[in-house]
Amino acid sequence: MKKKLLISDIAKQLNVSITTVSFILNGKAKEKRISDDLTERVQKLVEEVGYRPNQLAQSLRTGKTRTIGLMVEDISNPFFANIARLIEERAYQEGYKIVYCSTEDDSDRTKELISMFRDMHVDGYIITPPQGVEEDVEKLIKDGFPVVLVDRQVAGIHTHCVIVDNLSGAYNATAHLMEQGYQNIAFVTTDSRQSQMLQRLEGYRKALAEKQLEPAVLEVPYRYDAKQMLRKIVSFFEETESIDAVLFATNYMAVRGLEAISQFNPQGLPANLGVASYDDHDVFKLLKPTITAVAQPTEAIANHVINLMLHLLNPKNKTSEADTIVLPTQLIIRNSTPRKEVVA
Amino acid sequence: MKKKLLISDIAKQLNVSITTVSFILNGKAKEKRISDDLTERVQKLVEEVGYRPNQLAQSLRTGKTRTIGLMVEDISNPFFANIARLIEERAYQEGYKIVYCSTEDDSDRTKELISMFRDMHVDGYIITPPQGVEEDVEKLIKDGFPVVLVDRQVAGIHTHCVIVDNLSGAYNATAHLMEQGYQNIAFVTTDSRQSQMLQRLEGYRKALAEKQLEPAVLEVPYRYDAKQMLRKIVSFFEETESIDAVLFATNYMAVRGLEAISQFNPQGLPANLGVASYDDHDVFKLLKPTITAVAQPTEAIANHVINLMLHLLNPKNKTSEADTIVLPTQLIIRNSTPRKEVVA
DNA sequence: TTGAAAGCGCTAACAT
DNA sequence: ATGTTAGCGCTTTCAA
Repeated sequence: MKKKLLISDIAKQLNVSITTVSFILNGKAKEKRISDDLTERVQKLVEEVGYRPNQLAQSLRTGKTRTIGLMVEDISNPFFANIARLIEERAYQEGYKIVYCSTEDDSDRTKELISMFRDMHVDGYIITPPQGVEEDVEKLIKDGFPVVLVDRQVAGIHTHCVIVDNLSGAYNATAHLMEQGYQNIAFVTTDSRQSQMLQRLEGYRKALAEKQLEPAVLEVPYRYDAKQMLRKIVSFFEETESIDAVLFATNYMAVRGLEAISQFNPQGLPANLGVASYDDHDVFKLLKPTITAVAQPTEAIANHVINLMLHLLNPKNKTSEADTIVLPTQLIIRNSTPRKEVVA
Repeated sequence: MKKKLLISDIAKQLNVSITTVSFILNGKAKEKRISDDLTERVQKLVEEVGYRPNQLAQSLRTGKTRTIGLMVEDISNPFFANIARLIEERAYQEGYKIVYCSTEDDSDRTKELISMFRDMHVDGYIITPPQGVEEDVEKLIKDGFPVVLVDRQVAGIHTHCVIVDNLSGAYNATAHLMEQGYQNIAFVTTDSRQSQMLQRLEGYRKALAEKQLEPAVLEVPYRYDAKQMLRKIVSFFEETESIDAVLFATNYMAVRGLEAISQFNPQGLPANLGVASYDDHDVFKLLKPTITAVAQPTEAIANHVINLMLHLLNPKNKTSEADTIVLPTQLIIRNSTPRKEVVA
C-alpha cells in the first residue's frame, strides 16, 4: 500500500492551494499572514494523515539536502568512531543527516568519495584529509561549500580546522618516560607525512633534545597490513636491543606493537620496558600492565567540528575567517611506564 | 565556480536532443539504435567536460536512489563494523551507496531511523532489528521494499534473514569448557529477549543438561552502562564463588567481565578460572591469557546479506521466498580455557 | 491572504 | 534513429 501522500492531497482536502500548505509547512505562515485557523487545520491534517514532503523533490527544488558528508580515515578506529557518533548525534538534533565513509587515507579513494558526496548534493563536508587531495578540497571551498578539516591540517587547504596539540601531546609523553628514568626511548610511527604524525615526531624529538638523548625512530609504511607491521616492529626491537621504552604514535600501532612485543617476549611486557601510546584505546586499561596513553579530547573535537559546520551552514552567518582550533591532549599515566629500576 | 553542467548543455553542444543523450547515458544506445558514431561522440564529450547527471533529479524521476539503508545495533562494535565495511564495499562495486546508522537496539530510535530512511528514499533495508519494530518492518515489506534481516530473527517479521547458528556456537563453547574439566560454568548475558541471545542461552543450557550440570546465568540489563555492568558482574562473582568457568554471551560483555574479574582479582585471571566469549574480538588475542571465543563468520554474513539484497533489488528477479540463511560459527580455542587442574 | 504557474534536471512514452 | 514533451513533487515569484 504505497499510497504516497502529496502536498496536493492535503491542499485538496482542505480546499486550499498547494502554495498555502507549502508556506505553512515551511514555517512561513506568519510571514505570509495566513490565518491561524487555517494554519492549524493544515497542521492537524498533516499530522493526522502522516504526510511527509518528498525530500527528493524538496532538495531538487531548493538545492539543499540537509545532509553533511563526513569522511574519516577509518571508521572502525575507536577514535574516529567516537567522533563520528558524537557529530552525528548533534547533527540529527539540528535536523541534519550525516553520511559517512572511510578514506583509508587513500587520496584516490578520497577523491572518489568527494565526488560521490558532490553527486549526492551534501550541504557540507567534514574531512580528515589524506595528502594529495588539496586541489579537490580547495575546489570544494571555491565552489562555496562549507568544509571543516579534522585531526590534521594540510598545507594548501585554507579552511576551518579542528586539531589537537600533537606536539605537546607527544612531548609530554616522552618527557614522562624520561622522568621515569628511561633513556633509550624509541618512537614507532608511520611513514605518512601527515601534519599530525609529523608533529608527534617533533614533540618526541624536542623532549629528547632537551636532555641530549638520541632519538630512535621506526617508520612503518602505512600500507603495511597487520602482519607486516608486526614483523617490522619485531625486527626493529631485535635490532635495537638497548631500547628501554617505546612511544607508539597511534593506538593501532600500539596494539600491533604490543602483539609484537609479546611475541618477542611471551611472558608479557618485559618488566623494564616502558610503553606509552599516543591516542588512547579502550583496551589499554584492560591489558596487563595497563598502558599509559595520550588521550585526545574526542568530545571537544566533535563539538567544535559540528558547531563550526552548523555555523557555516547557516546562511545568516557571513563567511567567517578560516580558523584553526587547537585542543589540548591529556596524558593518562597507567602502569606501563613505571619508574625504571636502575640496574646497578 | 559552480557552473553546473546540464544534460541540455551536452545535447546543445552536439546538436542532438536531450533524449538521445539520456538514452546513451543510460546504456540504451543499442536498444534505441543510436549510431555508434553519435554514441561515441556523446560519451567523449561527457567525459571531457565532466558532466554528471543530477542524482536528485534522476531519483525524483525514477523513484530509485541506488542507496541501501543499513541499520546495525552498534557500528562501533567490531562485529558490526566489519560487516558494515564488507557490505559497503560490495555495494559500491555494484553502484550502490550505503548509508548506515546504529539502532542502539532501541525500538523507538529504530522506528525513527526507518522513517528517516524512507524519507531519504533508500531502495532497500538491511536491519539488525531490535524488538518492538515488527510492525514498522512489516509495513516496509508490504510496501514492497526489499528487507534483509541480519544477526537475529524476529517473530512476526517474514522476510529474508542471515543469521548464525547461535545455539551450536554456545553449545560448542560450553562443551569445550566441560571437556576441559570445568564443572560450574556461568553464563553472563543480557536481559534482551532477542533471538540470538536466547539461542545462545539455550545452547549453553543444552550442553550443561547433557552432563547434568547446573546452569548459573547472570542477566545484565542491556541498558546498563559500562560501570553498572561491571559492578553487576563483580557482585555476581562474589556471590557465586563456586564458579570455575564463565562464558560471556557477547564480546563487549566479555570485555567488561574481564575488567570485572581483574578488579576482583588484580593479579589477572585466576589461574583456575576458565573464560570464553561468544563473538570474537581483536583484543582477545592480545590479552594474557588470550581468550577462547566463538567466532562468527563476518565475511560470509556480509556476503550473503549483500548478495540477497542485490538480488532483491534487481527488478528482473521475481520476489523469491523469504529464506533464512544460517551460518556456522567457529570455536577458537585460546589460552583462557586450559584443562582444569584437579585440586585433589 | 491566497492561488496559478514556472521551474529544479532528468527519464521515457509517444511521435516522427 | 532521434526529437517533443509530459511529468516526478516541491518551492516561490508574481499576480490577484
